[in-house]
Amino acid sequence: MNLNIQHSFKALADPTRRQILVHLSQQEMTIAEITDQFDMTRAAIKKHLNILESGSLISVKTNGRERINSLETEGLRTITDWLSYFDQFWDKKLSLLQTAITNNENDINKES
Amino acid sequence: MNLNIQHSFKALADPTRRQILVHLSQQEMTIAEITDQFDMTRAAIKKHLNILESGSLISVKTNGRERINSLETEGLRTITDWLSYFDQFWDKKLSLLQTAITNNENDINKES
DNA sequence: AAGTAAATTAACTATGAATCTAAATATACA
DNA sequence: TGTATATTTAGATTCATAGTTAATTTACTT
Repeated sequence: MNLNIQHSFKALADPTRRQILVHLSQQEMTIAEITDQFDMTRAAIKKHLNILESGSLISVKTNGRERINSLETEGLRTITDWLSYFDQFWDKKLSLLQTAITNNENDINKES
Repeated sequence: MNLNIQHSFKALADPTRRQILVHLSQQEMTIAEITDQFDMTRAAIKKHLNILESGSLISVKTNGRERINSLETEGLRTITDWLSYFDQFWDKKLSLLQTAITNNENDINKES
């Protein structure tokens, strides 16, 4: 179920799930802590977390009886990779920016 | 209905709609031409086009009895803007890249 | 004006998604 | 061992989505 572009896009298509990601970007959280931030049952949040996990947008580690959810960038990378195909169709100004990025990427590669 | 982030994310959540965007990136097309590329009725494609339009991912211009659909980058920009918030959580290498982008953005703004 | 071609809309069906309540698991600790 | 805490799962409900066929509008063509 790893790195499925469809799962990643589906996961981002719900506003609650996008908000969860924003919260997790601030700090990793248990499902109880996440649920506190929403007007929704824990069971509902759990389903959202499952969907986020299947989109490689979060990862979960077990600590005793708690499960700690944290942001996982792999899914975000999948999405931006897909989107990057369209960069060539953006406006001139952005095209310039993209060229600059590409050049800088080369520089960075040389450094490492 | 303009520039609704939710509509843009929803629109990208369907694989057929993402494929339509890829086709439109090659050339603008009528609904008939798009339909030829898929194993699906024109009515179904029309619904997808409506959803893409409401996500500002395509725009439509009328030419006689034809409607020409073409890629509209505004929705893509909305998505990448949202995603860019998470750039700070990616790995070091990418962080460096982001800094480079920001610097170049400033340069470009100075120029214009 | 009549006929044809392109596109849209309407009405329906089947499946999936988001939510709830309630029950079941699993771990911690007194 | 028993109870409290954290999480997960099951089942039901409601609404949304993706698709179909059939009917309707709009604009060319002869």
